[in-house]
Amino acid sequence: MENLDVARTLTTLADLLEIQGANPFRIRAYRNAVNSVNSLSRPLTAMVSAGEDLTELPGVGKSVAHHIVELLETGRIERLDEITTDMPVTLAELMRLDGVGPKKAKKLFDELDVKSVDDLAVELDAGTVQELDGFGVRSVEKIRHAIEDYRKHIGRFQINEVEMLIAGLLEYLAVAPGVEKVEVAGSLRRRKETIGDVDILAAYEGDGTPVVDHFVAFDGAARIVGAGPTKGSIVLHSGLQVDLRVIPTRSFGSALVYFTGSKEHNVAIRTGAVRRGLRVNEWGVFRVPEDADPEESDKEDGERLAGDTEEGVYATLGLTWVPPVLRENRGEIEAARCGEVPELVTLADIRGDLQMHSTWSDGKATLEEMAVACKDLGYEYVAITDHSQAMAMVQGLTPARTREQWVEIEEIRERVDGIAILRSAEIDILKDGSLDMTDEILEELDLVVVSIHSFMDLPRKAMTERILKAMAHPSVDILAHPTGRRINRREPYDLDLESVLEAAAELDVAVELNANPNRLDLNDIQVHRAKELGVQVVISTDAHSPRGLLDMRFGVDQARRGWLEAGDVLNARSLVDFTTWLGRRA
DNA sequence: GCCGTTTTCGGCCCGACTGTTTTCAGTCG
Repeated sequence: MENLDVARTLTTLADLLEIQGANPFRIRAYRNAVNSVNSLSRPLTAMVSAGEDLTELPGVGKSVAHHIVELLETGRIERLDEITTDMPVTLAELMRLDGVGPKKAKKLFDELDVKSVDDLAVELDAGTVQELDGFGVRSVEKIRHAIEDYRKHIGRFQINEVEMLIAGLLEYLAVAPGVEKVEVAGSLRRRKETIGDVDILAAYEGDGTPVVDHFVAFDGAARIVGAGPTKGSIVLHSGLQVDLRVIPTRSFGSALVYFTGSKEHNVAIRTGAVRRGLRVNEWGVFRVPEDADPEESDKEDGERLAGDTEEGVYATLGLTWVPPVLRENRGEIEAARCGEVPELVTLADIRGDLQMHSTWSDGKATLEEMAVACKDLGYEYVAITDHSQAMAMVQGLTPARTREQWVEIEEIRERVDGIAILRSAEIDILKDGSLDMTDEILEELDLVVVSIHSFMDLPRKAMTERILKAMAHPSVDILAHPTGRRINRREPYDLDLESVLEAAAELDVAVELNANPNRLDLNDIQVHRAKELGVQVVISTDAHSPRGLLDMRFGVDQARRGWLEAGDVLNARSLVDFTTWLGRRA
């Protein structure tokens, strides 16, 4: 069982408890534990079998630790079984719908015996829902839309999709009359691999109605969700929701912190503030007056200490500024308190790209075009990694064709100076863990990248052993897209990644963070774990055209989310240092 | 249910918008 499964089960438990009307703080405690599990870089199964005490984890106490152990050992949680005798597990999915929370879910279940989203759709058509207390024509219409969106986009949008979807809107907002500044916040600013909805902030003095009116009049809007003096929400034709917040300049920094999130980061910050007698909200940081009456307090009561810049907000709380990519409450606040926020790797640190394809296999551009494009990006070295012959449909390289390619590489080395072109290939890991190339060729290659493209549904043990065997081959340098997941399309292979990373550390094999936004494989947590284990990470684009080389920034963002510094990234090394690494086994 | 430079008990982040409401509950981020 994966950490993700544990997190999902605990979330379901929290959802059902909430519908049941349990103590809200108890529910929050469960959700905090979920966040803790989601942030974990190591498998819970390994921790439990190693006899580690789960209550050491933040937000996990005796009770939740017990639930987790029970779940890992028996596949169930007794507490959850008890609850599901009264209400079906599928009831929790109702809360995934926009506009439906625990109270409405309970009402729908109690009054109409609605047990699932599908049940709800039936009742909506029957016209029974709007007869209920607290429901009306508008809310029924809203739920109808929510079900449509739920079915259309059960997954989330990829970050590259979202960037494309909102580019026009950002231009449109930039010319809104009186708007001084427009910034993207939310998970997009944190550079998460997938985005649920987009948050945009606009700096504007006074009543924001004109700005919101301008925003909701955007011709890319399929529907207006809401509009008020400080906030507007629209849904684009793609189904992507965009929220705009209008904020005065004096509060822009605090609003940016607040709307960038994550929620967990914000809660942690505010809790820290309360301890200092401060109140943090989107309008600023305020010293709470001694005689404050909580019943009568205004959002901007008290002495204003900060608000116009993010740096100021963090500083009043005794923290250094935290890069948005780290704001997940995974230790960044403690680091900021000690002034130990890592110096994260940047796109400018990248000196080479170590996975791409040319017309020798399934690439769209010639080897020379790719090499020149890399040189134009300012790289010092490049590896063209065409597929090996197991990938027959893309005319993968046979040993003979590999040698032919070396002749061409030699010619291009003559013509193109200023960039080192490596002899390389993306060698298939065959079903039994052997490599799809002769040992002679493997030895002569400058860089050997290995990966899986077949038999992706092997059982966990077989898959793990297959990869471990491949990595143990003395010529192997990099394990590419280690989990094989494709975002919103394909789950990772069933494998024991922890063992793979441990082996990588031992064998001095690097692991790839594939920068293609469809993959981003490894993910942020996994890459962080690689760092912890001392495994070198390579950020590669897997480009099939010069344009694909530009995906590097997505990989760098993911690496930053995983706390990687330049020293953790193999292709941030200078050519000399990188070459030294290549000769590490000599 | 969790947690502790104020605590082993008594707190736990906070404001905006919507819809169905005659004064506010529910939902969201």
